[in-house]
Amino acid sequence: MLRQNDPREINPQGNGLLKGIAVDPVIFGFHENQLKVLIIEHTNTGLYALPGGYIQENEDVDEAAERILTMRTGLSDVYLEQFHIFGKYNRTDPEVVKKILIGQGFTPTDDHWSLKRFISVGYYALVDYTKTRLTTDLTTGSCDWYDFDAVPPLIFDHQLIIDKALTTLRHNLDQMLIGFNLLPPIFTMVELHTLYETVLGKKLLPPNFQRKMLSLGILERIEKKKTGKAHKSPYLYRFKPSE
Amino acid sequence: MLRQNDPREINPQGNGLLKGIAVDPVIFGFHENQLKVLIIEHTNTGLYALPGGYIQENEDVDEAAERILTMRTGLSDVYLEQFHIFGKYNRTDPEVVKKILIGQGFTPTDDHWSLKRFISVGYYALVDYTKTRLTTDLTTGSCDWYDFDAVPPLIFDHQLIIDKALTTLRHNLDQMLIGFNLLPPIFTMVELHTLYETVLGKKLLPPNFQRKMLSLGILERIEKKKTGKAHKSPYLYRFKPSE
DNA sequence: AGAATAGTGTCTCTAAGACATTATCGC
DNA sequence: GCGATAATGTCTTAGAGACACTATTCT
Repeated sequence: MLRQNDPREINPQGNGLLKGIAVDPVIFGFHENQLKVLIIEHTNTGLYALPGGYIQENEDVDEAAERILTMRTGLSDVYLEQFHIFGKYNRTDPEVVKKILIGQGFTPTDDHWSLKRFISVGYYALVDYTKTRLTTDLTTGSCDWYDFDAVPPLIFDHQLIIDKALTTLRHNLDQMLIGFNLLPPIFTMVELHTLYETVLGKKLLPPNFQRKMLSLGILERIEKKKTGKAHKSPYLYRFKPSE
Repeated sequence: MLRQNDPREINPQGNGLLKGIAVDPVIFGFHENQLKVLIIEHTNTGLYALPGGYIQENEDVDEAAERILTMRTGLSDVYLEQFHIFGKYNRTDPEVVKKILIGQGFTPTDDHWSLKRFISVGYYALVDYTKTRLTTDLTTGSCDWYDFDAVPPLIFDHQLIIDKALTTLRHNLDQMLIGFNLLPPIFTMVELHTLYETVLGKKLLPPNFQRKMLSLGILERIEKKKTGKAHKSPYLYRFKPSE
């Protein structure tokens, strides 16, 4: 279990961190025909949240998002995109933050920096569910996948952030461009198909879906086939190596 | 000339303002077949920039963007959308900020809040050029429209912000949905047509363009015609009142 | 009438949707 | 061969693009 990477743990005073702004990545996975979201529980609180984090003073915001994503999942070089900032002046609740800090064994004064107004930069990431190595730390009681439609109640506006992320994801999926990032490097057309159906929430006719996907010219068919089942085995596909 | 609305002018200490985060709206207009951008000059510096501003502690980020837009243009209820945040840790330059403050007659200490790292929330607005009443203040030497392809060199990454805003605008225009916001309430199909051609930077065949626009079902033809010229006068259109 | 610009009709071609058909695998 | 699933073929329809044509206004 990794522990040293979360700045809050070793740094409750927030030294070297930007105040008033946080990064909240919505990390999507796909497994057993279900869209999954990564949710953490703050230690000893029963409070669930997005696996967010702060930005270091000498670090780009994008770098902070990558760092947090890598710290939580063990993955790098994944699809990660900033999609919106959430800036309502009263979107956070000092009482809730206080509970979180107390759960971490830290008793904040009323003027503690993390009790003040916070703006959140929303990112969404698409990761290969089978490759993730979820990591908790002292501030995190649990870090787990939840079915998209069965996430527990979340603090602040985190549910809104997830919903907005899904809207953006759907919009981008409609362009048929980025769905592959949620699958292992090698996959079948049916897997890709069910992924799209699940995320978009509607049926797509298999012949048309395949035609569309192949016409994009970014898939490569691998001439090996699956084994085992009592029916025709599907082709395997992967991303075309490069441009 | 309005003066009292820019918090920097009456508040160089930044009391009541969020530190480390600013709003930079890219305000687009359209006039004489040219896409225009609103650019300010910081007083006594020769430094050009987007007409940005700060966020008040008790104000949503979106409200701050609206306030700044209204303050500069006199307009409210215009198309205004957050499109990206710019978070490179070294995107601003303390020396440049110092020049700006000195130009305002204020000599900052080296630890002045506005010399530190700043994150910018990028918005873009589409306004009716003919309706704007541009407003300067004590911190602003000028506030003027520039042809999109002839803006002067800008401070920081403001040119990047403009370019990214135009990319987003083009993408949205391709969906054929939001171009009307750049025109007066009543316009001809040709005006709409040249607007799209100019912004998208490509030719569109008039019959197809008209067919597409009318098929959207959001335009209403007003059965009055223009006067004067020695040729057929065009129909006038406006947005359909509501849904 | 004729110049100039506005607006319409229509042909072609491509792409999407629906559905029928063929192919392959293991029993 | 048979059941099950994968993959392909093709018919229909909708829309984009190109271009020819008609309409209107004023000189």
